[in-house]
This record gives sequence, structure tokens and C-alpha cells, in this order.
Amino acid sequence: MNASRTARERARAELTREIKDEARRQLAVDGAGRLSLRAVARELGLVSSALYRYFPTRDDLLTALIIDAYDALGAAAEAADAARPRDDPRGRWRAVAAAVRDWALAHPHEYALIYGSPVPGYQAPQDTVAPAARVALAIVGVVRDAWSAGALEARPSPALSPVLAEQTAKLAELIAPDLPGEVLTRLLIVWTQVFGMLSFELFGQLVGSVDPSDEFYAHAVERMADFVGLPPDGPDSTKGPA
Amino acid sequence: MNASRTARERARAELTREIKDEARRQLAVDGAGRLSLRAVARELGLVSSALYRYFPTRDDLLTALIIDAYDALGAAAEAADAARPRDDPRGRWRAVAAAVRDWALAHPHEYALIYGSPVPGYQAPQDTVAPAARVALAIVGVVRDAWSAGALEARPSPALSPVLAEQTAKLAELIAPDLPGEVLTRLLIVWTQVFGMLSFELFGQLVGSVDPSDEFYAHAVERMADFVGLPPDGPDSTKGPA
DNA sequence: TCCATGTCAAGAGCAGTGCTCTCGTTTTTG
DNA sequence: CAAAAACGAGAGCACTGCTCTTGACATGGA
Repeated sequence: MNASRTARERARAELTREIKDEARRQLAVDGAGRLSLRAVARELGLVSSALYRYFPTRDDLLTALIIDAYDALGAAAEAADAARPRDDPRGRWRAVAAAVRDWALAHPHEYALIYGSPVPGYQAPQDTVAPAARVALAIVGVVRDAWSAGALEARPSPALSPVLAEQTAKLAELIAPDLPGEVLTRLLIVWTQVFGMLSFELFGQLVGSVDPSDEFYAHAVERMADFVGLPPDGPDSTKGPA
Repeated sequence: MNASRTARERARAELTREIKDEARRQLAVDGAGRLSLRAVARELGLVSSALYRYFPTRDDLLTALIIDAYDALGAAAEAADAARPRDDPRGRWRAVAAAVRDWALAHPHEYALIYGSPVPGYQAPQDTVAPAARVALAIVGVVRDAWSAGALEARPSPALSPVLAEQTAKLAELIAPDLPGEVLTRLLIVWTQVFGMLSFELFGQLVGSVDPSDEFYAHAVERMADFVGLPPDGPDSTKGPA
């Protein structure tokens, strides 16, 4: 059914894709704030007003790019995860963390688009939440499998406050019914940690301290694995960095 | 010597301040991307070109706002720290962390200005690094004092890689000659963690999980204190949240 | 086959932006 | 007191997102 669309529909789909591609190209050069509909149209040999048939507003184009970015990052994380044996939690976690950073470094402006300050006057529509959750779910999946396999080491920590316990319980219901709130809380900490480091690195906050930050990131990733209780490498598993 | 300046100099200083104030006001409403020189001028009863005598470019105005924001945040952190007894490391850490979050929540757009994605086409000049370091130094100070007092609990962790060891050694030279690289690395992790959480909260990434995130933040702050080895509360010290 | 319908790109135009340059006026300085 | 420097006003340039209208074209039903 994809091939048998009317000529107009095919043309429309193709132009939509071309617009996004060109916009992404400009995004990579100038950043989101400088994305100009007119420039995109110019580059495509169109007149600016023509673009409005495809994206009714600049924000709609941005939204499309945001969704694509979330999807690309999520796909990268999932692929890295899937490439590792299911019963190697730390290896999977390491792979996902590395994939996320690699993607971020390769697409800094797209990263900034989704994890940086919200674009001025732009309100993220509901359509973005599902793709946004993909990366997070990949991370959760690793810990979830470890938990199910009984491979997650216990980490002593004080009880959660009632509010936090309820929040995490509600969250667990949605994404990981088997995980206890304590583990989920640690997971949230680790999750924010990863993107905290990446944002600092990409936004230049680390310049003058640990820059380049490959090793710092790798080190922190291991400490985070410890923190959530992922078992250390087995003696036979391929170790991480030298 | 401040009072005896020429009338022109006083007028200039005052107008410069007024421009920044008005810009900050607009920032709080619309965000950095929408900051308009013309609008600021309009509000001040000036013609737009007149502003260029005070800030040669829009980016220069932004830079001034950025420096002010860093300074305000740094001052808030320092004040919170100073209000606690020097020999209560965890209390100080808790106070600093809370002050940072309070400031961020009270000035979300200014926070986004300094910790969000860099403004399009904007390159942070060198003048910003000193004010930017203030918050970080406040955090470091807490741990440093604890270390000097022998109050920092040891945390077992694998040796740092050579590169990371060298990076942290160099960093220690600058800001905390007494701290070992292992501690400084943990500090860096904690530092990025704090702002990772705040960015996620402010940029709407936490919506649907732990939002509002007061309790999550407070909980994480304690876990981070544990992580760097800050001693737990004494029996007599005023405990944190209920 | 023909024709009404809906879709399309183009073009002009509006209000807004950052920024530059010039021109009188005012203040400071030598 | 005169030369010099600093100032605000105004016009203007190139750009932006966006709207509205116009004429050409493909599509599907009679």
C-alpha cells in the first residue's frame, strides 16, 4: 500500500522528508535558534510560503525534528543494548551509555534541541513524550532484566519518603511493575546523571576541568553501574576500556 | 571615588543597569531567544540605536546577563553555605544544594541561559568562567573542609585511569590542592548530577515521573552526600526534611 | 471524456528583528 | 573658551515568520 499511493501523495511525502533533511542540515550548522524557514526554502529552490503547506509553522517543523532526534537517539541506545548478550547487565549498561554519548557528540545540535533549554516560545506537544521515553526505557530494561534474573546486588539505603515512594510506585506501574521503588529511584538518579554529564560536556561547562571527558564519562558510568547494583564483569566477559 | 564621577559616567552606569534590568524582566517572561533589543529600548523610552552605545551587540547584553546570573547563583550558594556551622559538612552540602535549586526554580530562564543550550551563534567569552566557577567552588569548599578536618569517610573505588588521574590532579592544583583525585572525581560526578537533575526538572524532562521533584531532589542530594563520603548527621544536628 | 474539486507553488505584503550610519545636541576635557 | 568626545534620534538595510491571493495543475466522479 505504500507503493500505490497517488503521485501527489508520494510527492508530498518526499518533499516533507527533503524539508526535514535540509532543516537538519542547517540545524547542524547553526543550531535551532537560527533555523530559518526561508533559508530552507531557498536551499530547496522553493518560495518560503510553499513550506507552510507542509509545516504550518516553524514550531511544527521543530517538533518534527525533535521527534526524529528522540527516535534516533532511542534507536541508537536500543541497538547498542541489543548487540550485547541479555545476561550481561553491566555490558549492556555500558553499551547503552556509550551509544548515547556517541550519538550526542555526533549530533550536538540535535541533542541541544531535545535536552537543552526549550526553544523560546516553544511548547513541546504530547507527541514527543513517547519517543522521548525510548532512551529511558532502554536503560530501565537493562536493570529490569538484571532484577528479574536476580542478578541485581542489593544496595543499602534509607527508606524513601512517602511521597517519593508513591511517585516511584506510580512510575513503576507504567514502565517496570516488577522494580521496587528504591531501585527505580536509583535509576532516576543515574538517568539524570548521564544527561547531566552530557549536557555539561556539550554545552562547554566542563572545559577547564575534565575535557576531553571520555575517561571521566566512562569512569562515571561504572560508578553508576555500581550505584544501581549491576554485578561487576565476570572473569570471562570482555572488559570495558583498557 | 564612586560619588565624584562625572555626571555622564553616572548616567551611563545607571542606564546600563536599567537596560540590564529591563532585559532581565523580558528574559523572565519570554526567554533568551525572544530577548529583543528594540523591545527593551521601547520600554525604556529610547530609540533602538541608542542601546548600541551601551551594548555593542545583542550578544554582549546576553553576556552581561549571563555573568550576572552566574554571580547571583554563586552568591546564593555561598550565602547558604556560610549560614551553616563550618564543621557540619552534610548540613552545608544540603544547604548549598537547596539554595541552588531554589535559585533555579525562582529564575528558570536565567538558569536556562547559563545551563541550557548555548544561545544560537553565541560563544561564551572568557569573562564568564570566573563567575561560572563560583557555585562549583562553593560545593568544593564543603568537601574540602571536611577532608581537611579528617571528617570525610573513605569510599572504596577502583583506581582512576592515567588520563583521568592527570586531569583531576591538574584540576586539584587549581581549586583544591589538598584533595586527592579520587575525591575530586566523585565531586565532579556529584556536580554534574545536581545540574542534571535541575535541568531535567526545569526543562520538563521529569514530567510524568517524579514531578514535583522536591523529594526526589532531596533524596538524591543525600545519596550524593553519601557518595562523596560526607559524614551522616550527628544526633544533635538539625535533621533535613521531615 | 470533460469538468468540478481540491492541492499546489508563487508572489506581494505586513510587522517585526539586529545592526549601521549620519546628524544635530550636549557634556567633558585640555 | 574651544576642540573633542559622547550621546540620542532617525532613517535605512537586510533579514525573519507568517498571511493572503492568484493562477496552474493533478485527481476522481459523471
